[in-house]
Amino acid sequence: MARITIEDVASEAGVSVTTVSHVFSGNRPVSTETQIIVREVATRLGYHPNAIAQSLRSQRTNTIMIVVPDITNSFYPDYARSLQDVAAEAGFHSLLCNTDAREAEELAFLDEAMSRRLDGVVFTGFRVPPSGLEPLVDAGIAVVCIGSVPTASPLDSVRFDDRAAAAEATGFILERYGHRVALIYGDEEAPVGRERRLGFEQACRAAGIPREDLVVVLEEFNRAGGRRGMARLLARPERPRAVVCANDMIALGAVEVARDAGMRIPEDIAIVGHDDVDVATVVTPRLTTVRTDARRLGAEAGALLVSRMTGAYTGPGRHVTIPHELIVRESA
Amino acid sequence: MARITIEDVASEAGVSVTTVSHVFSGNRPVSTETQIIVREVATRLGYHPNAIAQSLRSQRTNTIMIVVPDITNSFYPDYARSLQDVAAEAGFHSLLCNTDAREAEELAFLDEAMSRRLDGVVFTGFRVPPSGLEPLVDAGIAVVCIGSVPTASPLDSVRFDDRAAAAEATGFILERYGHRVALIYGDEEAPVGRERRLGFEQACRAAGIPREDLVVVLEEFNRAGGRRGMARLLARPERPRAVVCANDMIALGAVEVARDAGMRIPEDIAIVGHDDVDVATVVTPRLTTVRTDARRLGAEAGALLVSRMTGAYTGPGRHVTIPHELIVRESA
DNA sequence: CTGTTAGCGCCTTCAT
DNA sequence: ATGAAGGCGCTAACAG
Repeated sequence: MARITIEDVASEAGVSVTTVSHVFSGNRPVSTETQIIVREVATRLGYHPNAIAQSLRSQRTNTIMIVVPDITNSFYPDYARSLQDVAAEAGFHSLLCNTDAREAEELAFLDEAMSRRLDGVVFTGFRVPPSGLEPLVDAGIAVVCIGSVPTASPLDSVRFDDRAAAAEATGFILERYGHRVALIYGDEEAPVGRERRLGFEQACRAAGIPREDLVVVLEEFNRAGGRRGMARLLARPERPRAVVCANDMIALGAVEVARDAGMRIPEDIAIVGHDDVDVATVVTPRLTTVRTDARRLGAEAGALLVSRMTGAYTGPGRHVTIPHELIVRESA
Repeated sequence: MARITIEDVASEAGVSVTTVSHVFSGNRPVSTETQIIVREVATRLGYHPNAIAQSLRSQRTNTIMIVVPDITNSFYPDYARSLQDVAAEAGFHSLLCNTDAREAEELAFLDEAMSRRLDGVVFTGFRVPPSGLEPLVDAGIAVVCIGSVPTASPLDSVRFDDRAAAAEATGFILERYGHRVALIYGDEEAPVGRERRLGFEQACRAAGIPREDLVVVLEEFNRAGGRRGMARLLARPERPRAVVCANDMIALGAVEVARDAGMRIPEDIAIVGHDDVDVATVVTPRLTTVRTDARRLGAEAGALLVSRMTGAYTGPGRHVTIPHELIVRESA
């Protein structure tokens, strides 16, 4: 139970703590002979360097935090994994944190990152705006914001052009299935939610659909939200001919309800999603959707973050927009 | 950039560091007046207690580690979330760690847990056996092992009876579709993989199928593995009438390939999965599967872990088996 | 190539 | 109700 310290190893090996420290860090040459003895003693005693003490002393934790709104939407595990790979490559561990898109959780994790003196944070905020990240930057933490930030922001950011993507999907639908379209989206306050709605409206406006004819229902960014949304749409006197869903989880739920109602997709009702998560090709019919590549998002964010943490880059905020792509499958 | 310390707050507020410390910890009465001043100064200066220093001193990190083999299998996010909820309730943060079922990663995370002096670990090991967790216990870390452990093990454990579950699923298939069955499983070395294969074989034996007639293909525990597995089965001279898949991800891939080959499910080929992940009801036909409740697994594991960490329980290892349930839907 | 020593920021006796 | 001071385990000057 008593933890073995560097001192125990040093005295048992008959050397100074400095030497033991350097055997492990490799920051200074140590004679091969001494190395062997120290390592032998360390394993025999079961010594594990105390990372807490190391961090306190060195001011580095070698750890980053990845904050996501919903770990059960497979977009985020995919994203997080590729981000972790990049971080691990550079020697950083990562904490994966789930906020459920709640402001309190988002703030708590940012606070946590400050308290633990983490080296970096990649933040997907649904409630806290980019400006909420600036205290971290002031504290010397590398920060990458997923989503749009003001052009002058000191923060690095990676985003998709969600508005354009939604407009593109909507335009496609409009052209193929006419003007009787509807939107199910998931979160009015979250940037993705808002942007995708704006994109939908923009495309409708461009097609000459009067504002008051717009059918838009607000639910949640998950399958249950999609079910409820589609149920609401089908309960309307005039059913839509096509439905744009603000993400694939919503689309999954929408497909489910439409099929259970005996409708054929896309013959009776067409459905388009966003993200192109893995399940998009599991459902029948396979989802037509806008791919926003999760892996690429993670990789880009990881690269920006690492370059900050290693000091390879120290300039003003860099802003990356990753291209999206409409993937036409069977649902529309 | 210069981090604010407790000392900065103390001097600015005109009190001792001791007092500031107690204002935040609440471990000792502090006059209301002083409290107000200290808190005001702290927020004004942007003081965040240094969790690293706190941990070094107090020997507690208030953090647990959740180790999973594959974060992209939605069973694990579901599990992890409910575990996190239990842990958070008790005031613990959690690190979610993904091993990709690689031994090196599993060992690295255990090492990491030791080094960071974490308070608890919940480990789902595909390579490292339960005995590999004992050093953590010796170091005073609370440990819960997901899966079977030797009865005399000091470790707490939570598991499903995977062998019985697979036998049950197989028995159901055998009775309904006759003896021409096959198994696609995902990992010979991992306990779940082995147990589910044994359960399959046990049920086949009980039905009087000779050992040499058993059709068993080994792939990976994911959708691609299911695709390859089904392709191999369909390439055989005598195609199976029914296929048991060692988890739902495999089943998803299997369904995909069977459908693409123009087969009707379950009329031409029946398919049964394991786990009952959320996607099991997305695919057409909806999967018949054995439910091993991920949320419940997380909740039970969390409860055991927390009781150890708080000292509410200090006895020998407790071993929980969670019941499974065959869910008959459309695929078999 | 190796050793001595001063903190990193905080909590916690002990003292008042 | 408040302070002073030691030490948690380690790294990085500084000193040979």
